[in-house]
Order: sequence, then C-alpha cells, then structure tokens
Amino acid sequence: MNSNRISNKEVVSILKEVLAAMDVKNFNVFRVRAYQNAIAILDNLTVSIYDLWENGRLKEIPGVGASIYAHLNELFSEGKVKEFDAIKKDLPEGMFALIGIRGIGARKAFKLANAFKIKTREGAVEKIKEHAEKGEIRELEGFGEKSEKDILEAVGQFKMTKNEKERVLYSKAEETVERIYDYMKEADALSHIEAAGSFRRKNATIGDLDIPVATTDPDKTIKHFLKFPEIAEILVKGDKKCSAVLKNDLQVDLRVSTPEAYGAMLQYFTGSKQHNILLRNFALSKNMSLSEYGIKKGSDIYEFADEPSFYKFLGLPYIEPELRNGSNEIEAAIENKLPDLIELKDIKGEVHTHTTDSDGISTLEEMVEAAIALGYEYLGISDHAPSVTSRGYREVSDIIKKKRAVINKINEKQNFIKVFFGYEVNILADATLGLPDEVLSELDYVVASIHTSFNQDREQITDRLLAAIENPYVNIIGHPSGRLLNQRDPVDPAWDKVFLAARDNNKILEINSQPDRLDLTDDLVKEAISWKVKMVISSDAHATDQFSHMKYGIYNARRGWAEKKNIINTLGFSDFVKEAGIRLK
DNA sequence: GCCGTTTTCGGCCCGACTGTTTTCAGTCG
Repeated sequence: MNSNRISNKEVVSILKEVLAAMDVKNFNVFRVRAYQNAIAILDNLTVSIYDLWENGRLKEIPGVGASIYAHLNELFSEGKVKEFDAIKKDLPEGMFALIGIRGIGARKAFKLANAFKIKTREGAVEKIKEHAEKGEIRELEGFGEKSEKDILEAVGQFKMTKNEKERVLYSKAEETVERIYDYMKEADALSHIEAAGSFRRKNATIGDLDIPVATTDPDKTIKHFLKFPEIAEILVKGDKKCSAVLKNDLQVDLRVSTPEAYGAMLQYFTGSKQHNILLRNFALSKNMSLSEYGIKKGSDIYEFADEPSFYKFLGLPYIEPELRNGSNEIEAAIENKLPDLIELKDIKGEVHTHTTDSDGISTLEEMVEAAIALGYEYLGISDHAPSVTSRGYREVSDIIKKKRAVINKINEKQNFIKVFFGYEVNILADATLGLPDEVLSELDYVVASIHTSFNQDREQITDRLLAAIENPYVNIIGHPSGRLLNQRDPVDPAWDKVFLAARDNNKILEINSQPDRLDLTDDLVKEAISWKVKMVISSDAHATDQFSHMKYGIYNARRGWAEKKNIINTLGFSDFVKEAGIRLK
C-alpha cells in the first residue's frame, strides 16, 4: 500500500483548514461542529493518529465517525482527500495563512484574503500588513479602526492565538503558578485560587493557565490580578473574567466565582473539554444540566462550594483531575471502578540515578545521603556505562571493581538504605547492548535505554527493544519511547509486542520523571497496565535536587490510571529485590 | 457529520467579551 506517515499536527492542521472552509461556506452548523469536535479530540491525543489508523483503531476515537474516518483513511493511504480539496476549492489560498493570527478566525481571514485578492499563502501575512498600514482594512465591512490597529499589531509581531504557540513543560508552568499564588495572596477578598485546566490535570505540557478564583469582590480581585508585575499585555478585561499574556509568553485566564459556587467553576475549567461533554451528557440522562455556575435540575440551580459535592450530586464518586481526559473515567465512576491512584508517598526507593561517575553533578555519596533523607529503603545507582570499545575490557573491569568496593562500603557503613550497583546501558543501533553480557553479569541490575538512532523504522526500533528485553541481565527499559517534549518525537515500536515481551520475560518498563521526558507517556502507561506489565517510576536524577522530579513521574503515572500495585518501587526492600530481579552480590 | 441505558431519526453547549453594530457577528475557550 502507498501509505503516508503524517504527524498528528499535520492531520489536525489539514482538518482545521477544511473546518475553516466549511465555516466560511456556511455548511450546516452541526456538520461544522462535528469537525470541530473531532479536531479537538484528535488534537489532544498523545498517541499517533497514523498508528491508530494503521492498527485499525482509528474508528474507536469518539468524534471520528464513518465519514471523517473515510477521509482520514484516504489521507493516510493516498496522501490527499478529494472531498477536502473540493470543499476548499475557489477559496483564496491566502486565507489559510492568516488564520491563527490573534483575532483572525476563518471568516475574517476569508474576508481579508478575498477583499485584497490574496491568492497564495506565501506573502499573505506581509500583504495584510501593507493594507493595514495604508488604512484599507477599516474600509471593509465588519472591520473598523480598532480592528485594523489590532491586526497591524498582531501581524507585525506575528502574535498567534495561543493554541498556535508551543506548549510549555508542566514544570515550567508550575513555577509561574507558584508566583501567581504568592502574588494573589495579597488580594484580600479572595478565598480560593487554583490553577485548573490542563495544569490541574497534570498534562505533560501546558498551553495556557486557566485560573478560577473564589472572591467576595470580583472587581477588586480582577483589578489586583491585572497589576501582577509579570503581565506583558492585557487581552480581555470584564466583570467575570480577564486574560493577560505574561512576559514569559504564557497566557493566563482568570475567572471569578463566589465562594458558594466555586466547585462548579473549578470543575468546569478543569475540563478536559471531552470530560465535560461526557459529564454533561451523563447529567442530561438524569435530567440535570451543568454549567460553570452549578447544576440545574428542573428550574432550580444548585451551587457547590467544592468539587466532591458537585460530583456527589450527580451520583458519582469524586473523579481525580488526572483522570478527566474523556476516555472511560465516567463509565468507571458509574460502576465505581475508578482506580485508587498511586501517590508520591507510596514510593519506597528508586533505581535510575546518575552521579559524577557519568554525567551527574552530585557524587555517589551525596546522592545516597539525599535518598536517605527522603526515607528511601533502596537506591539504584545507574550511571551511563563506560564503553568497552573505547576503554577496553580490562579498564572497564577495574572501574566496576572500584565502584563495587565503594558501594559495598556504603552498604556496610549504615542501615538506613541499601544501594544497588547498576548501569544505564545503551541499546545500540544494531540491537546489541553497550556492554557485553559477561560485564553485565557483574552488576546488581541493568537499565537498558535507547539514546541513539531514533529515526530507524518501526521494525528496527521494535527489534532493538525486544532484544534488550530478552537479554537475561536487563531488568528495566529506561524511558522506552525516548521522546523529549518539544524536541524529539517518541520512537514508534509495535508497542503490543514490547508489552507482551516485557510481561513474558518479567521485565520492567520505566516511567521516567524528567519533566521533558515523562516516558512512558500516560496513554502507554494505561496500556501497559492492561497488559499487566510491571513498571517503576524513576527520577533519573543527575543531582540531589532532582530527586524531587519523582512527583512529575507520579503525576504521569496517575494520568495513566496507575495504582500503587502497578508500580513496583512502591514495594519495600525485599519484595522489590524479588520483583525487580535485583541480583544482590 | 456524529451519536444512541427509551432514539437508526432527530437532536446536537454556550457564555464572555470585543468591536462594529443599533441587535449582532466573530472569536475564544
């Protein structure tokens, strides 16, 4: 078959253009909305749409019905979609280059491209800028002086709507949220503040900050927020909400509520959109309707100060924010089968850390001390393995002997913690490991990770992972997908084969907590659980202050529905040694 | 175009805000 691997971003962008074209051409609003809905869902997927298609699972995605499926099928197999081209026919191409500039949606883009005969994408933005400078935009119907000025400013600085911007890492957003909380403490009418949205759901990356606040004096609270020193630009200012862009380019939307009705507001803005749609449908089936102000039953509106009482009124147990992704959490809630999610305090130790022996910046002794301070029962030191090819077998053997002596001494000297001696070994391009088996056998355990040749095809990547899993000395596959958020896409093996092999060989997959990794990704965590694959959560700390990254891995695991029992470094020392296959020397 | 715990037909979320408007269209979330 002539197939065309297309990224999620490209698929979404193609669909968005069709959506815009349908919008401009006044297609049936519900047909337009169906596309909008499908796009919203596809855009939020962390799995590859192409993979879903290839595995015959694309039809399972809610919002993707027979028609959209057929079009995507055509897109992936033929590279283009006849009907999409027909829908976009006789629209000026230039309009598609304008959509996404702040304040310009499909209709304005069409009006502009049409009025100024902008037929090509190339140069479209520059042309609009020229027309704005000449004062020609204000002459168009529906436009005025202010919108001309706004367009000029947006085009000049190429300010895009926020969903065209790159999302920021959760950990980065967290710092900003902390500073906002600190600043808003001084607002006296304020009783609650909590960043909601994808931040509260602990997404790996965050698009903007939605912050509902409970206040007895909305005007005062909004005014106070708008004086936050980090604000670069105020976008919107009203009675009930305001929006601003911070100097770090993060957009913040503040929504006010009364303390009595804060629960519904927090719920509404925590989302996700898909969770809320499903929840709304569930409520409708019980003759209730939901809004950010409360729950309407008959002609009465009920208010809720907190979220648990909101969900309780619907007859549901509390659903943790990390689960609210619009998959099957409401179903599970109805059946009372929600997972009992793992928590940070469940972690008893970890086995992926680095020291100054490789690329870490804290010494082995400092790392051990920090782990003791955390109350860990065990700590695995897994520096990048020295290379036998460059150093020679004898030298590597010496290094190992010396390190073993150091670790033995630490283990003899104290009773707080047990230190394991391992290495993080590369899974090389040819599917062999960076150290020969005879060397691996001298270690307590081995973490095997892909660090190179990420661009191999699916079969090669799968073979590398399977070979590593099948090596008797390998215990753990480190950051299995190799993704670096905003930098490198995950590798794309046949995950079912990887999970199956891990389970059958009793091997462990890692959830790496580095804020730009979070790998296994949340959806793969969920899948791994269904395959009954064991996992560990690792900080992959390269310094003592990075042990705290563990919490990001916990968030990620929670988003993947992980319970304590799914993560084996929640086990105490002796159970962990058994389950992980640590070979104590 | 999508969807289904009374439906394979007949519904489909909607409010806040802004700018250009005399009551609404467009954008955004």
